[in-house]
This record gives sequence, C-alpha cells and structure tokens, in this order.
Amino acid sequence: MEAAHRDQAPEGRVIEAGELEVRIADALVLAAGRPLNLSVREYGLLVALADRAPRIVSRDELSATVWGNPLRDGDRSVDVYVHKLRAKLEEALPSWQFIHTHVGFGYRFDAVPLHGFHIPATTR
Amino acid sequence: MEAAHRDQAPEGRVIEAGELEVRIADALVLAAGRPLNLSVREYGLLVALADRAPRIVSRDELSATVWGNPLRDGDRSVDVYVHKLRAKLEEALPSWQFIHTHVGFGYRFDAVPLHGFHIPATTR
DNA sequence: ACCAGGCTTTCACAACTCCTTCACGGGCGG
DNA sequence: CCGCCCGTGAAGGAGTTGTGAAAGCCTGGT
Repeated sequence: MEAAHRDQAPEGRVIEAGELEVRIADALVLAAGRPLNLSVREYGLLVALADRAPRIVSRDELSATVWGNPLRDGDRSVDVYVHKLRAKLEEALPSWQFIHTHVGFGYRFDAVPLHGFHIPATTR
Repeated sequence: MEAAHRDQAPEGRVIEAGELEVRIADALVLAAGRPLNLSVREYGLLVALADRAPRIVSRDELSATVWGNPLRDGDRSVDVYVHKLRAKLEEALPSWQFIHTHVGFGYRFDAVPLHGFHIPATTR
C-alpha cells in the first residue's frame, strides 16, 4: 500500500545502505560486517526509517510505527531516539551519514558517504 | 477543484519539470536526483506554483494557498519567499530557471533550460 | 524479595533554523 | 521627477531540533 518493496517480504528482507546492513528476519544490524547493539526502540526507528527511504517520515508516523501510538503534544521521544541512533551509527561508521533532518517535516534515511569534499552552503 | 490534473490524485502525484522532481506524497523534492532541503513555506510555494503551471498565479492566491490567508496590504512575504526558493533552486540546478515574474500579475512556474539548449521534451 | 544494569521517558537548556518585517535600490512608466 | 512594483539583504523574535542528564521502569540473577 505504501512502499512497494515493503509489500513483498515484510519480515524476510535485508536492507543494505552503504556499509550498513539490516537483516529484518534476524533483527540483526551489521555495520561494516560487525554486529551493532541496538535497543528495541533504536532498532525499530532504524527499520522504520530505512524501510521508507527515500521518503521523509514524520515524527507522528514514526511514533505510530515504533511506539504504537500517535505523538502526544510535547513528546520528544522520537528526537531523543534519533539522537541515540545517530550516535551509535556514527560510532560504528564515522564516515557515513544516515539520518537527515527536514525541519518541519520529519526525518529521512539515506546513506551518504562523507568523503573528503566539502559543500559550500546548506546541508551540514 | 481548480486545475484539471489536480483533481486526480491530490496527494499522490509526482510533478516533474526538467531536472526537478516533486513527490507530493513524501514532501520530497529532488534536484537532479539529490534531495533538496526546503522549509515548510518554500515547499508550499513550490508546490502551489508547480501545481498550477503554466498559469500565472497571483500573490494573493499564493498567500491564500501557502499562508492560509489573503495578502494583507504591504505584505512582502510572498516576494521574499519566492526569492529564497529561487536561491535554493538555482544553487541546486544553476542551468535551469523555474519561477518567472509577471509584473503586475504574479508568478509563473516553468522549467526552462538556460545556456545549453537540450532535452526540452515538454511544451514551451 | 532485593539488587544491578540497561532501557525508556521526561526535563531543561543550548543551538539552530525559520518567519516576518523593515529598509534600501533599481527599473519602468506616467 | 515621482510613484509603483519588484529584488534583495538584514535583524529580531518565534519556533524547532540537538543534547546531556535525572528519574522512572523493567528484567534477569541471586
């Protein structure tokens, strides 16, 4: 109904993005081949985002998917866990960027190698 | 309600114009395949204009659509945001021009390739 | 039942981006 | 010359997101 590839094998798929690999069936995340230790929320968030790439996912949809209920007013849980997830991903793969913020819209998953070159203006 | 093609899939459509692609459902804008970071107002303006192309859209209609209220006397918000949007589009796609001014009437969206004249494909 | 350790939620503040408004300047027509 | 319209840069306040830490929960082991 939504992402085409998600209709196929909802739980038997493997998501690959740069040096990152998510084996849904095993709830296993590999960073450059080494397993990553994620909590339930962190894992849920990663799958929810990666699964919907490259689209922008709203906080409300993330909350509904990972937490099971719509975002209450003032709830910062999603932000906090995006932060934790980013921290673990960066520690494992410092030269990649995976979660991108779209102010006013939500977050978007996309594996971007941070190689040497630098960008002039926007986009940190 | 207004433009014919907008009656179809109000939120599931994809607007393509030259190297620019707007995925309404995802609030995602791609410039030559790379995602663009637009603010809420910038995105709203782009959609409002692209959605109505090739028609000239008055400031008042843009204000009503994007800001939710008619243009107050002396309000320059629309002009300012057209400028910001142009800046981001030009940075991403320097060889294209998208927003055209019609003095006394408003703005019009149309993808025009600048120097190298090629791949027009669409009507002009 | 108690404890230890990790996980989750909440809170407060910092940092950052966005929105609005103002101000000035150029182009054009009367 | 004057007025109107639009382009453009800047400033301040408003709103959004990043971040560290405290407090609450839950679970497995003893």
